[in-house]
Amino acid sequence: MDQLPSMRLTTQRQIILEELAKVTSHPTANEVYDMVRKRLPRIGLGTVYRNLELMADSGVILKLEVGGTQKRFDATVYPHYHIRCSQCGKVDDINIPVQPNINDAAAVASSYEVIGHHIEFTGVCSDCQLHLKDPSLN
Amino acid sequence: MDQLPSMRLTTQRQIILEELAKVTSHPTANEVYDMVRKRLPRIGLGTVYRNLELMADSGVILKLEVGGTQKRFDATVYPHYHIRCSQCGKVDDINIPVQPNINDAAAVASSYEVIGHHIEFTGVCSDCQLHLKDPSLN
DNA sequence: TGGCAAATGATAAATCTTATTAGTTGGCAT
DNA sequence: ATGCCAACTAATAAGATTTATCATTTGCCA
Repeated sequence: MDQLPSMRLTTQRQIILEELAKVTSHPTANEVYDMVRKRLPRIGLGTVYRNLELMADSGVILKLEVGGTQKRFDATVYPHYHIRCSQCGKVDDINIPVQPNINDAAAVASSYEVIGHHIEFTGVCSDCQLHLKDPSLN
Repeated sequence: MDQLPSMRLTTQRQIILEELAKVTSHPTANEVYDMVRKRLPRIGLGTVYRNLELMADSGVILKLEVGGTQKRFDATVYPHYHIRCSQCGKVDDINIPVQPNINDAAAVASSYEVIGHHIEFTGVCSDCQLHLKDPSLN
């Protein structure tokens, strides 16, 4: 059997995970960096990227490759879907039942070995709905 | 009524669209650039980016913000889903029926004004399945 | 055909992510 | 407890992707 490389419990890694778990938003690497820097001012951005990537690979967190230019991260590993605001780019969880059977449909419809799926809704968040109705708020 | 800004039919724009329509893959901006350069060697990469963005905004083509680091483009505007190979990053269409009612479910489950959704499957394409079974092919 | 807004090509700059490297540290074996 | 060493970090550079700038060119309407 392959042995997974050991993953040490460094201060940086713990705090990155703690800060990510604190929020229900889906922060980008840079946003996590800002959050963590309040507790570890000398941490490097590369460390944040490296650890988010490592934790995503090991399944401790989720890496969301959603619309927009940046990757986002989520401490909620439980399967769920997301909705992204087309105006401000914010990403929220959306609590509708996971569709387990569409993976099978996809397997039938393609030559791929299907691993999973993700649904990303697009919409306008309540904040941006207000701002669109009353542009003076901007 | 708002008047849409006029969009001229330039040679570059036509050829970008023609080349994109030729393929069923979902090329990145750089891949489109390579395709177009065979016919217009002096075209600039910025022109390709600008036109893909403009055509996506006007609905002539689709901009896919799927997993991976780069945006991809698709001349098929008809609603459909995609599957992405986790090994090589390739994106293919997947022909399963569009789920029209889940937008409503999402609207109920959130405070967003829901515009639409996209399903992205993840899997291993047939080429990469072979390469995983027989690594000497790599 | 002339005028002009829109578009182009060339280039620079911005943004996001990954790689490199010398020094540091967590955790295991003594 | 202490020393060792692979894993890790911070700092920095580099790479990759995308957007902005601007002088020049071009499509299109009058």
